Amino acid sequence: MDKTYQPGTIEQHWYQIWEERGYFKPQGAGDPFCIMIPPPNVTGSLHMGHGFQDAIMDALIRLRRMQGRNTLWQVGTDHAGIATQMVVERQLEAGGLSRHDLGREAFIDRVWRWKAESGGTITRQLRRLGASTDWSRERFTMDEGFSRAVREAFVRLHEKGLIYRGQRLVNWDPQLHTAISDLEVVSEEEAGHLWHFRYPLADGSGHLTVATTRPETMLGDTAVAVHPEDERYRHLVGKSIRLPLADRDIPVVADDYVDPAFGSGCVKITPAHDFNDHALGERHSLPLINILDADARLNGNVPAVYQGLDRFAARQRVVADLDALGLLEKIEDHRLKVPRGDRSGVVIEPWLTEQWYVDAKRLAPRAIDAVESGAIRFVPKQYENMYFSWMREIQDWCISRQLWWGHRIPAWYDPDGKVYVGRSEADVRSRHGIAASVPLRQDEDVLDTWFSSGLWTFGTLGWPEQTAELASFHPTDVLVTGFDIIFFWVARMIMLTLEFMDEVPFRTVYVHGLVRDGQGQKMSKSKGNVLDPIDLIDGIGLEELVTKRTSGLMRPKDAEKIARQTRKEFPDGIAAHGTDALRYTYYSLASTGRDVRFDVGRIEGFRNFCNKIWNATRYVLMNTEGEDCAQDGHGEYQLSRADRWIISRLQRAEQAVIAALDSFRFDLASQALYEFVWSDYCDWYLELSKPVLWDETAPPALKIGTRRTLVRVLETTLRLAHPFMPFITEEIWQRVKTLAGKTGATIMLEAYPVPRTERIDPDAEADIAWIQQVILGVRTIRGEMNIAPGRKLPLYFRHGDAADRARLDANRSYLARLANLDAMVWLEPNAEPPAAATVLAGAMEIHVPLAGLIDKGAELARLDREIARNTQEIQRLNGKLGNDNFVANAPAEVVEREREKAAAAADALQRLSAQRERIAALS
RNA sequence: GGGUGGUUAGCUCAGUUGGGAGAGCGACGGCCUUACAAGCCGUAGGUCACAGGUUCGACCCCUGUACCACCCA
Repeated sequence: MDKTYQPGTIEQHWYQIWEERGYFKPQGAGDPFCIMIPPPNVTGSLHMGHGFQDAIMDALIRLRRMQGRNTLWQVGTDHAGIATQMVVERQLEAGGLSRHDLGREAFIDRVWRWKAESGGTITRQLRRLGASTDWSRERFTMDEGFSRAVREAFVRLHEKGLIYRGQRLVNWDPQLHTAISDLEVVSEEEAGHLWHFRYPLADGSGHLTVATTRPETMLGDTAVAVHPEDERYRHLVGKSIRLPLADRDIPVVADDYVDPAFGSGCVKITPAHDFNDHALGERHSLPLINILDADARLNGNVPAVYQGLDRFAARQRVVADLDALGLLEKIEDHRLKVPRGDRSGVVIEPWLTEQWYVDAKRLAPRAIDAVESGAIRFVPKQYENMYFSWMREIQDWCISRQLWWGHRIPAWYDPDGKVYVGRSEADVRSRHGIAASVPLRQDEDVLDTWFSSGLWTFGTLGWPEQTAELASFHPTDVLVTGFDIIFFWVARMIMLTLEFMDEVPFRTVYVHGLVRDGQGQKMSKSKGNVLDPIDLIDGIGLEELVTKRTSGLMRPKDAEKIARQTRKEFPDGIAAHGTDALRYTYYSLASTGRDVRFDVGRIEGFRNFCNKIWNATRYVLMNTEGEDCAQDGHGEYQLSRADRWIISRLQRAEQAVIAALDSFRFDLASQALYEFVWSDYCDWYLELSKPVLWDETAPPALKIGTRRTLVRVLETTLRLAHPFMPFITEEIWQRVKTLAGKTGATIMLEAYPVPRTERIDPDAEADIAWIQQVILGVRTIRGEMNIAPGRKLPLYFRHGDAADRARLDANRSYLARLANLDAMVWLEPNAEPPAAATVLAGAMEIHVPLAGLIDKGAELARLDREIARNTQEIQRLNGKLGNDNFVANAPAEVVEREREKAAAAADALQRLSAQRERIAALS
């Protein structure tokens, strides 16, 4: 074996073997366990969030597979309507073309070509992460089978009246020319203005002042509203305003939507261009005047001079014109929430259009109940509140999009504009008896991508057919997702799945945090702080990284800053760390928080961890290959104290890891494993094995026992670690399996360790704890007295009890080796030890003779520190024990424990003080 | 404005029924000890955001405040 672990050489090798041999497929036996991958954008690439999420799913899947479950990790990709269409349109733009130049069919062909070209990226990357998804079942939301499910779902919902078509105000993206759902609008505070205009009363008796953030919409005003109890304006209610510029009369209405304290207390009402105004307009039966076209330019419903103006140009023009009329009272700076499309970034317009809607209000109650009843649980639980709060105020879901790329809405119109919904044009004709001679035109729109992904858990398993897969694997077990798509996806899956399957889509939703950079910033291309998981795995040079981060920016001027930032953060680029180290880093960060800060420093630590395992294996192999390790199952061996100890510790580690995994605490699981491997196995057990293996006089049975333990504990540890670090564990397992008496083909399909409580050995644990205490005491003295590690020391023990003496005699070889001692002398209780540096192990004193080794001043300083520590401890404990209330109220065992501690500290203090006097008295 | 989460060592974070504050990284000191310098050994470092309250006892429970983040309106 190489001296250092080289992940690059083994990872792809093993993945290919696993995939070729079909290990990722359901194994047929056992309780089904299924996870559906949240389908990534087919033309996208893997980002840190995917990496994190996929690592978690893979750990769960590998765990359950090893535990004997019939496991399916369903993989697939999403067609990502808007995102994909935008990418292809941008490509066309580069050639000076628009999608309209190509026409719908040619454009869609073009998108399919792009998908064929780039669609493999993300699945290749998933493989690099070690994801054990069943590739033979890979699905795409636009493939024929899934599309059929989408049409079927639409038709059935429509038949039940759960889908309807209606004219409503929608969020219109004037750049993308499509409606988008509430969730695709992001509102952030931006600097703006509040314009105060005078609106003259129609009877000439004066004016009132309205305040608005959107002057251009005044051309569509159909009322002015005041609060019904506002004394200032009560007398005006019912009167008319002569709307300037438009020269229309509009009423003054009273509505308690108006906040009298905001602005002037008078609000202009534009029902066709504002959601609140629209609702108010309905209450007061106000007319709607739509003044914008699809590009958000003013249309024919405004005076000719404004027609064709862009909304922002119109704003300036309206303000100027009102000012010229003397109607502009003032302009104030004002911060306001501006709605922008999450894809296009342009300001969204509330706009009146015909759209298709899902009646979410009728679907929501069952979906709420599923979580309330516990049929679905969220982990961590607090996310249920987020879910409930949204579901309880759910709005109807606009599912039509004015795009070309997506599932075309299965609705057809006859020449009279009458709409028919069906599975196909032929289906519509036959069901409604429409003659072939009557032309039918299919709806131009496509469905919201989330509509199709809402069918993901059962659509991928063959629905609407009643397939065997559907019967076995649905409902699925766990959904792993980020909290940012609970509304987009999780809630909708629950609603749609309950509707079509009459069962929940999954039993547990594990919600993880959002991956951010080391500074807590969201990773984004424009900030230039994105990390590509593959670069962390393979490494990347600085120049290549800079180029990657600065190319294709929305704002090219950011390039310089990003380059500078990158050079500063990664002066040497990024080293290769391997998949296992990256994955382990993810697990270590997967606690319950909402943010996951990815500190690049941590991945290095876990690469070192891989290396540690690698080298521990080298040691084990050196000592076991070609030797009798009882690999044939014979029983002619004897376990040492250390052997029993590490076996005992292993059981506890297994318990801790499994308990953590069962509660989705990957951070705790990874930490428990890390500590066991590094501290218990490597730091202590491997060292404890040396005195036995290197002692030519040791009984053969004892050596066999140690070799057996070395290799079997390692082998078990590899299985315990496999879900976290699949590659290195497989590589090593293949090398040690025979020595451990295993014959399986792959660690992937071996049994996950099961803790055996009967192997927990408190006696061995107490013994080794004692040894550790002695050794640590000697090391402390060495460290603080600057005694060279190579220098052998004699050791004197005093004041120990019979158990101490027995342990000393039983463990001399361990102590001699690990503390590098040349003599161990047991002193009778009243014997005088030589002048020495002293540490305590319980009541027992451990003395390292001073002779020529120890600096008196340093030892006095050290003793003083220990004395101070004990004095403080005694004070604290005596304070507690002197409190009658404590003694009276605290449980007896707690009081007793405190008494024992106080006595021990007092004893230690007395010994340390005596020792200090003796040292001080030395010349 | 309503809600949720957070505030623990220089940094990133654990701390599960209230009873001696932990890890990793970093820092400092010593070591090429025949698995590993991607390592080994040791040391230092914290009024657990702040103020009250409950309790014999609070990082933990309650109330309030400050700051940060996110969600909703």
